[in-house]
Amino acid sequence: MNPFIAFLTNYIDLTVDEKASLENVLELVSFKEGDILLNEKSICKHIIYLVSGKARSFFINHEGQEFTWSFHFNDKDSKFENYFLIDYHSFLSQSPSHLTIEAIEDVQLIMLSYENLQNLTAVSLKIATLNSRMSEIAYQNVHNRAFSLLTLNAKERYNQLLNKEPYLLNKFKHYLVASYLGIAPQSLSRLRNEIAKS
Amino acid sequence: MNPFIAFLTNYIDLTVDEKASLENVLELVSFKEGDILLNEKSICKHIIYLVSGKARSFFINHEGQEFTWSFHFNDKDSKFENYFLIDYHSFLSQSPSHLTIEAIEDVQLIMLSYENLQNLTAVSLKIATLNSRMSEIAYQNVHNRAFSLLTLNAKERYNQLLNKEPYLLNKFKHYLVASYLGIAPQSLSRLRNEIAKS
DNA sequence: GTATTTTTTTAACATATGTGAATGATTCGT
DNA sequence: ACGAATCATTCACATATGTTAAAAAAATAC
Repeated sequence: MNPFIAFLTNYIDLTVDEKASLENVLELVSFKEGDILLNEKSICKHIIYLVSGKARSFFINHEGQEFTWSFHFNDKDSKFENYFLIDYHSFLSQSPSHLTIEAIEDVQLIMLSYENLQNLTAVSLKIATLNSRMSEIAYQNVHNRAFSLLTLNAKERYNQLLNKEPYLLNKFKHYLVASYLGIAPQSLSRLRNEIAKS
Repeated sequence: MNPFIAFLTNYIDLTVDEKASLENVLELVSFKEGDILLNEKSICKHIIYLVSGKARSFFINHEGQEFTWSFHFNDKDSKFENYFLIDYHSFLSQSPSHLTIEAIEDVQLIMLSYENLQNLTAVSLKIATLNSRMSEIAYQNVHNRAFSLLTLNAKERYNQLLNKEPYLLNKFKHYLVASYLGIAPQSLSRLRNEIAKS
């Protein structure tokens, strides 16, 4: 079965018809390491499910510095958000993206366009529910991220990462993890050293 | 007219019927300065429109320290989000709130319950659209906040506040604004001093 | 209007995090 | 397997922000 549809059936029971409607509009595509999958300021027109490979999304500040927003991979450690390459802000309002998304390795992707999703939600209540559930999860993630950044210092954020998603340190370059935490790579190194000692 | 309905008509044209349905389910309530309008860990069951007075929502970290999440007031400076006392995360998923909301002054409020909103969106496409537009704006706000916290230092965040919502410094205690920026009140004072000089 | 309380500012010092440069370690290409 | 490039770590030092205490200013209560 289409891996995206298989993934969705973990969350809702889809009828044969619903699966068929979905299958009709899903596009399987591949990109190479280093390819940009979404450009800042362009409109995010698809929900992209990651089948294989690795990717990340990031913000660029006024100095051109990059800050990783989220990591994407598909394995036993993946959480919901790790599967989806999307700027929800841009997708939901079909307005220019603030995020850039790039392939860190060669990736295989399954794309579902905004239009097709709109059509499907109009027809299937279950898909509409799934859609709003995805928005909720997206909201919850960005909310948690803002909470951490507002209320925790660098060491606390690193400890939180060790608790919640320690595998990121094995899967992704440390300088990317540092930019995810909002700190310099040298600071991450220092924190790791301090915590290893204690 | 009901002030909440009047507010909504700035965004969409409501029919007489739609206005009447809304009016039927809106509740006008008052609270005193210091009252808690939403408790952390309780479920946010209403969209609350602020008619008059001031309020704020805040996070509490593990040390009991409070961090202002948003300010609420109703005047010419108000942006969309300033009118609504709500934890969208909790409201959308009807799960326990991470935010606390308190009245900073006596407030008059208009409440629309989750259930009633669900019923109305089922009947009126326009109200459904408005509802999703509100979620989008909420998402955009939290997204922007996370972006600022991740990519800007304290001085840059303060300058951003000076550009986008300088009136907050007149309307709210500076120590609350400092906790909104994620810094100590003394640091805000120092930044103000530095920037006044330059 | 004065006293009291609360808030803001200032200053000195402590701590956390950034920066630049050097070194080691790892990965990559051939 | 080797050399080159990239990445991670370490260190010394710079800067930003936190903390404590005190003073000044503003708001509030009587």
